[in-house]
Amino acid sequence: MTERISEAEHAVMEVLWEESPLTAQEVAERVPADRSWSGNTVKTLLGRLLAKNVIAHEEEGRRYRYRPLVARGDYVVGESRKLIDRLFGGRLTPLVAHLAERDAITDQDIAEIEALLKELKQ
Amino acid sequence: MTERISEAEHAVMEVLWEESPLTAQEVAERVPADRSWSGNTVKTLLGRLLAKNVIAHEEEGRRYRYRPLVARGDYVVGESRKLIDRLFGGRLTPLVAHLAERDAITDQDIAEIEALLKELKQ
DNA sequence: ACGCAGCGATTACATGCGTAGTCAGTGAGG
DNA sequence: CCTCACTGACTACGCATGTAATCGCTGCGT
Repeated sequence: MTERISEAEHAVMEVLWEESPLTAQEVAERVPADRSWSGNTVKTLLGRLLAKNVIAHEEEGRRYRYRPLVARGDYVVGESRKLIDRLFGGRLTPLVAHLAERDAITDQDIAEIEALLKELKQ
Repeated sequence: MTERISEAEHAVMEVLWEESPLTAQEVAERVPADRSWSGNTVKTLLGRLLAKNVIAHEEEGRRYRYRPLVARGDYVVGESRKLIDRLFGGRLTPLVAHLAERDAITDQDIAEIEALLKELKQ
């Protein structure tokens, strides 16, 4: 039932996942500089995230402090699953294969994933 | 420079990647039944994909036949890259790790990916 | 010769999103 | 006390998207 998080909203979530609870102003300060958002834009996004029930706010004197309600891990796994289902019939191997074929997976990637898989087998 | 392909547009692309060139009607027939689209909806989507320059049409008597201009492989790699950049700092390993941790990668997946990686190393 | 069925093109419309301005309340400073 | 700065809430607005109806053309059947 967790509502869809848009691209811009996701940037705000990343800030809150990194550190929370934060005030709206603190969030605005921490948003990556390349999106040069006005403070109002950040407040709008916080409002929409509240409406979507993916963050909560607790009163703190004059203002609110915002904090995520969904774990980053849940979100990223959900998004990854959606992509893998949509593009690769739900199978992980073709994803790796496509990237490998076109995108030059590094030797380091290979080593890391092999180590990871070895661990999983035990 | 390839324009963004939306979710609904992607469903149309999948049909054309599977088989092409096709007429609008043929595309409509092949679109998965769970999205019960009117023929008009499919035609609108084909028009938008044309405008985005990701498909082309060639006249065939009364009608057009549509055919993809971008390869499926290019598209899926692009989308995968975008997700991995956005959620995992561009590294493939954390994706695999997250899925493994939460989503029970199957033994078969592990075997397949190991085989794939072994091949890549040679 | 004429009307109709089929086709692409154009138009429509509600919703979501990105981005931001404005409003109303309230606590702090003079 | 009164004003002002700050904060959250509300409003705005243009563009993308999902979904579809309507329009104009033209060849086929009669």
